[in-house]
Amino acid sequence: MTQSTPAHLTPRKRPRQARAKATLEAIFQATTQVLIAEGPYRLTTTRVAERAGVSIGSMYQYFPHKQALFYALNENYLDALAGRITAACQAQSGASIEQMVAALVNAYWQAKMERPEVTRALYRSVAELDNQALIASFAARVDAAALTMFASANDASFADLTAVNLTLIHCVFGTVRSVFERNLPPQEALTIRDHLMMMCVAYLRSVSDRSPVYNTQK
Amino acid sequence: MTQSTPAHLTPRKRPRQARAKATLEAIFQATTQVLIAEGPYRLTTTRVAERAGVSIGSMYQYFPHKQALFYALNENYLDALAGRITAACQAQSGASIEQMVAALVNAYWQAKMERPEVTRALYRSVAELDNQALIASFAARVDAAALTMFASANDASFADLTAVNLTLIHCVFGTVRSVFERNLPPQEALTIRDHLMMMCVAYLRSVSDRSPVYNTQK
DNA sequence: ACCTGAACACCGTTCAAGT
DNA sequence: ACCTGAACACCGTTCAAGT
Repeated sequence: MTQSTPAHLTPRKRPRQARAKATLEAIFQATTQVLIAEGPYRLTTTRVAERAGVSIGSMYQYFPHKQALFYALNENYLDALAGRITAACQAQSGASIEQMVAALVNAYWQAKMERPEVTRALYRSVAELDNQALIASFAARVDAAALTMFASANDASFADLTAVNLTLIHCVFGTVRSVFERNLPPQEALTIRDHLMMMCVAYLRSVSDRSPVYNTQK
Repeated sequence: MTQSTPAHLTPRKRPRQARAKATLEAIFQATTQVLIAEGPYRLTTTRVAERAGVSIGSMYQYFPHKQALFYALNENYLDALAGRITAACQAQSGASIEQMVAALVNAYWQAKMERPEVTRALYRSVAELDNQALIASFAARVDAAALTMFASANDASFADLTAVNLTLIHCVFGTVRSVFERNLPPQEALTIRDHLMMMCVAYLRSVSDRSPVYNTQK
């Protein structure tokens, strides 16, 4: 998962002793805490070290610079997120496209909405980084899981599955993020979520080989 | 357009004399240049002032802090973008939903892809800010323009136009941004763009009151 | 192997002095 | 009304000294 991480963002070394592991864990936790409590703007190495109860020098033994710390934090987060989405996809093997779409949307939606401040703060902290590798590795895992899922649909099949899958993934994730960032009143947001599902289903039906009744091609 | 800007991000004062206007313009241009040439990480007040040929003190007469400068820059950008999209929408009054969707997707796509480094750099510079007001004001303009456009469609009409419009807007903008950020090979990106259009059309047909042939409701 | 914290370079921001 | 730039507080990062 971390193969293509840019060299300058790689951790300096891995902890070997127990106390080192504790140090690293404390640093990660402190970073999240400072991020939530004080915001991305006040997230300084000094404050993180202080909150973690370690010296500033300790931090720099593991991370070559501040950015690498944020990078690692986001990597952890995206790894967990990809795991959840992959699991949701696997659970829908052989189901209908409607069920699949609902599962995919809900998995991502829930993950983002569970702790909105964390989502927002993490996102801010990584936006200024070179996050291409993070995105690519997350996307690769999710792409694969969704592809397998949709290939197993019991009520549709697709000639150009790869393109269909890519479109759907970007649509679901892009739309959910867009709604999330706009911070709409909950009821309105939920309406869009439901419409998003309808939209995905309408699309999948329109490009499916089966059920020509729903084929909207002119 | 700037009514709801948070007080702490408001410019300190407006230029009244000609030389002051020139100073402000130089600062904006220098900011963009430094952003592109050196990246968001090296975008410092010192460098901007140096490149603009003004003293650091001059900058602080107009902006209470660095963030306010970035905020203003993004405001300008989003204002222009909203203008382009609004124009594209107006040009499609009375057209088919297919034409409308294509116009909307293309307008946003082109704006983002024209100068990708600028798009990316600007986005990074604003991510760490409190950008809710920026998003809200941009969204309000685009929402209104798209709503008017879709209400005039010659081949569809919608009972819940507001929800349909919101969904479509978020889907188009979210998906395009998602694709943009992933940095896919151009050919693949274009395929998704075309599928995105198909998706939007399939959705609009499925929720339209007219053309029951395309209604996919069970 | 891991931790410490004084020291240094640089950045954001101010403000008294100028025109 | 507008501009200047030395001065200050704070931040990121290093490194010699420790256990």
